[in-house]
Amino acid sequence: MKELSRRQLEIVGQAIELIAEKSIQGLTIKNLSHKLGLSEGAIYRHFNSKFEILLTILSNFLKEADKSLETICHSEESALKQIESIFMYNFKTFNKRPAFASVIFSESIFQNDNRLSEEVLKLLNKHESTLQCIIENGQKRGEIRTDVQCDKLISMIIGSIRYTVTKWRLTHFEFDLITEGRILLDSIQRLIKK
Amino acid sequence: MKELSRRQLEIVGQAIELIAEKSIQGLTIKNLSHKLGLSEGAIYRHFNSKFEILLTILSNFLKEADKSLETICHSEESALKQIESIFMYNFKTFNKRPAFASVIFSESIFQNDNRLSEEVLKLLNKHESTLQCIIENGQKRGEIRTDVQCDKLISMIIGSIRYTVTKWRLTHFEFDLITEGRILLDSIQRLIKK
DNA sequence: TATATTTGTAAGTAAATACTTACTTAAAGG
DNA sequence: CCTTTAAGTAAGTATTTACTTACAAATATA
Repeated sequence: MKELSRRQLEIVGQAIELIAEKSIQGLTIKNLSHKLGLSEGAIYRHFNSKFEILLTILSNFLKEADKSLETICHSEESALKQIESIFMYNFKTFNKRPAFASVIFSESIFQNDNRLSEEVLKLLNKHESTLQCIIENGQKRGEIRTDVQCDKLISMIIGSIRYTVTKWRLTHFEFDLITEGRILLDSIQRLIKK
Repeated sequence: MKELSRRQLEIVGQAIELIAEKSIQGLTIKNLSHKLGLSEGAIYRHFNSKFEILLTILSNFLKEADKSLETICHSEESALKQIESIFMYNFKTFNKRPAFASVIFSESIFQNDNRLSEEVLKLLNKHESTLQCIIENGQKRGEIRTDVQCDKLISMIIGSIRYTVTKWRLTHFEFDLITEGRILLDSIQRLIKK
């Protein structure tokens, strides 16, 4: 994963904006070149394929998420506080850059290119392993109830976050994601604490 | 919504199988005609467009789900039993016909044709209203805890079901959906009961 | 200043896609 | 038996797509 040139950053940035506007289907080389004010060929001076552009977007997002989750995991907060951080990290990120939601939630599009869906799977696995660590410690410390399997708590947490974001997208962002996210968090905390 | 002819049923059936094999991206008129042993033109004797085929699949699925949810909702079971029925209905349906999961979970593909994503939204709304009715009654009868907003319980339930199915798909069906679904159900019941 | 490298363009290509057209065959009905 | 209709085919069309090629201008480097 090399450093990106200025032009490459510009291309990736406009690609993200395009996805935000027209969804992943709208990301075509033609649309992208218009947005950049360049010819289609020019894009190929900076990326070998459209696939590379998408992979760059995904793996940058993944790297960023990795860092945030790592920080949360190694903080000395209580389990419930750590879970709060994960909730807020997700809702804030998607609220600020809805395009990422469009990419992350489009696994089905990558069915043919499963290198891309593997990246999405990596992201999910990172969330799972982080939550597992947090929850198991929380259970040991008596902060989280132990009468429910850890991995099912994880499915509930990730599932409810994803569903909230999905509905937000399907309803064309008509509710405030952060507000609803906070209420959801509060509910989950209430359910899982000991 | 007229009755479908024998040929139309065959086309829809093979379309579903195609999606199951190659995901929604694999549903092309060419692929479909090969699968049917017909020419591409022949398909257009029975459907005006590819869109109509997809809409038929979706609205049939929706009609079926509507009926099942209606039955569950009007049964005289306890709230927890009714929720169990919803869980099992979903997991059994997707387990038997993974293609439906492929269609239902591909909202992003329909961004241009939002008549299709509206059908998916209808399905979600039907689930939500059914669950709302069940949970509110359960709360009144003292079966379900009342210290958490009803709609957040709903997000958790639908979210965790969807996430479980998504992971099942992303991991190429490597775990048993019904088994994991039962454990998830048990966990949810434990969390939400009074 | 001369040369090499980077970055650009205009105009393609090839493949895929949904859909159409002109014509043929099979079946049904009076 | 003859006509009408339903159901099929082969060979298109038009458009979109990712990507390429041959060449030009700008920029850096010697």
